[in-house]
Amino acid sequence: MAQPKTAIPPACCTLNISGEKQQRLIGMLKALGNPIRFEIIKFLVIHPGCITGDIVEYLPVAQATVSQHLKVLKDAGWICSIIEGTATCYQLNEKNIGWFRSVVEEIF
Amino acid sequence: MAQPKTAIPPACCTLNISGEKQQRLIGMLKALGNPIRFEIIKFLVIHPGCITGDIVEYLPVAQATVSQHLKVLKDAGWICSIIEGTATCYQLNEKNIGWFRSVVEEIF
DNA sequence: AATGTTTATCGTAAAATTACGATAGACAGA
DNA sequence: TCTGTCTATCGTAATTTTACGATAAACATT
Repeated sequence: MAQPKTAIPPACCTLNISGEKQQRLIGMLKALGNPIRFEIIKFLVIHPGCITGDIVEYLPVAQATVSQHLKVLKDAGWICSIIEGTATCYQLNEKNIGWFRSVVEEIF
Repeated sequence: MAQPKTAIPPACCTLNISGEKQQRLIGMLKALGNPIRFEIIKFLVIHPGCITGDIVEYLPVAQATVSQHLKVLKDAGWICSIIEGTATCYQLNEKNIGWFRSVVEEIF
């Protein structure tokens, strides 16, 4: 392999990760890498346990779209939900968010 | 707004971010939330200053595709490049990666 | 100068994402 | 029961992403 002609300092991060752990991290990164979904997460920090309709009211997108984004965030592990009658209450998945933070701190 | 019927613990993170800073973070998250691009970043940790061809050789995708992913990573701020003759040497953008790490630690 | 190497870009096709309206199921209240 | 509320899902359209081959530009080497 080609070698650089100038000196390269040691890497600033290890990125020592692979397999399922890497896949899980990539899934969380991808899910959060969307402006609408990022806003949903921010909203849930301030309004834990709020229902779908609250998020729909807050965001400039249709109810079906919000529901779709909530599913993506849930599948990626960012949020979890409990059903209250006809409504669904959402909140941050603190366990997984803690995992995300620790992994980022570990490999970056 | 609807209030939850069960007690909600304080949020595990602040996500206190907005505007350009938020946009920049989302851009980095989105760029890294792709398996091929994640592998490129991992490869650059081990092979700093390597050229496009080295990455093409390592990954199971065509040269044009690698070049496209490199552009995405560069635009997002993950990597930077210097031209050496006909080749292009890539390495991690340590300044921006440091920014990413500090922002994640700050808001999560 | 002629040839070979390297890589970014172009054009394009396939796949995935994003967004919306409509709808159905589940529940609450009259 | 009947009506209204809430939300996930379906079907679909528009957009974006991903991937590839072909090509051109820039530099190396002969």
